[in-house]
Amino acid sequence: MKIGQVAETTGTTTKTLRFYEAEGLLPPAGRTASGYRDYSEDIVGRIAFIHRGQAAGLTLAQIRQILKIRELGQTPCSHVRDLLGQRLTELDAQITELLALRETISQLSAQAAEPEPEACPADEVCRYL
Amino acid sequence: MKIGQVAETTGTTTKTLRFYEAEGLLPPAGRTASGYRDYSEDIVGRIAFIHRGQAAGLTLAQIRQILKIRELGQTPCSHVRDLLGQRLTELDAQITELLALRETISQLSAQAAEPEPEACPADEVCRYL
DNA sequence: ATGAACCTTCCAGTACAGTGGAAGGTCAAG
DNA sequence: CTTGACCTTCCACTGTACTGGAAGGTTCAT
Repeated sequence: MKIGQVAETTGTTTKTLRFYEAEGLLPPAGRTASGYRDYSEDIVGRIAFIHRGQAAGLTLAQIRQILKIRELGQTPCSHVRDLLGQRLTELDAQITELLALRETISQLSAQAAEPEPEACPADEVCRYL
Repeated sequence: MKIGQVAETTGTTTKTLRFYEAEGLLPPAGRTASGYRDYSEDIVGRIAFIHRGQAAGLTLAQIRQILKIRELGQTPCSHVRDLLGQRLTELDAQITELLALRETISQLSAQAAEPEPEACPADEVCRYL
């Protein structure tokens, strides 16, 4: 399989595949006599795993960690459990923050909707903020 | 007022103030004979405005837009209304997305909590993802 | 007069996940 | 034999909001 085909079947780009390889997320690809990358079929599963990790909100650095552990022949289970738990905590914090922000903006927006455009004081930048 | 004092009263750093000036968020400061920045008192209000804009989740680019409109002598009211409305829409989308992600992670996490560490198949990277 | 504490400019780097483009090599079809 | 589609490397850039540090000038107290 050459790189364009892998890109197509996995829904990425050749650029991204080379980037992943350079970043250590994919093993160095085999090469043809002329230097073209020559992938075996199982690269597809690995890329799919990366995508699932991303869909779970993990960073490429975290995904790389999991992959490295697996490469060392160990089962990354407990590490993954930790990462998922951590991610859950982060998500909750993030959601709470966004909801608070939504409240703030919502109120500002409601004030800004009142039709008194002339009331803007000249010495302030904007009475809505 | 010199830069250190402005930084202190506004809760920023001198670095940030110079950065804001370079980015066009603050007008070029006056200078003393020896080249030190010499601010008038009203800079404090302007910086506070920038902070309120940030607290509302606006980017520096958006805040700069509002400031520019105001500098042209116009009232930026309708623009601010648009920005706030837009921001509200974005926030809602973002919150929805995060809640969905939370659901996904929550399920994965629950699966990963089950005590079957040996069940990990050797040919997959991790059965939890 | 000297040392600390301030100020100046400019360049470079941070994190994140890629993307863009130049310069050149390779492969298959017509 | 040449054209077009593909592949290679390498370097630089995107956006966001700063931050770090070097090299040098100024101000003030002792």
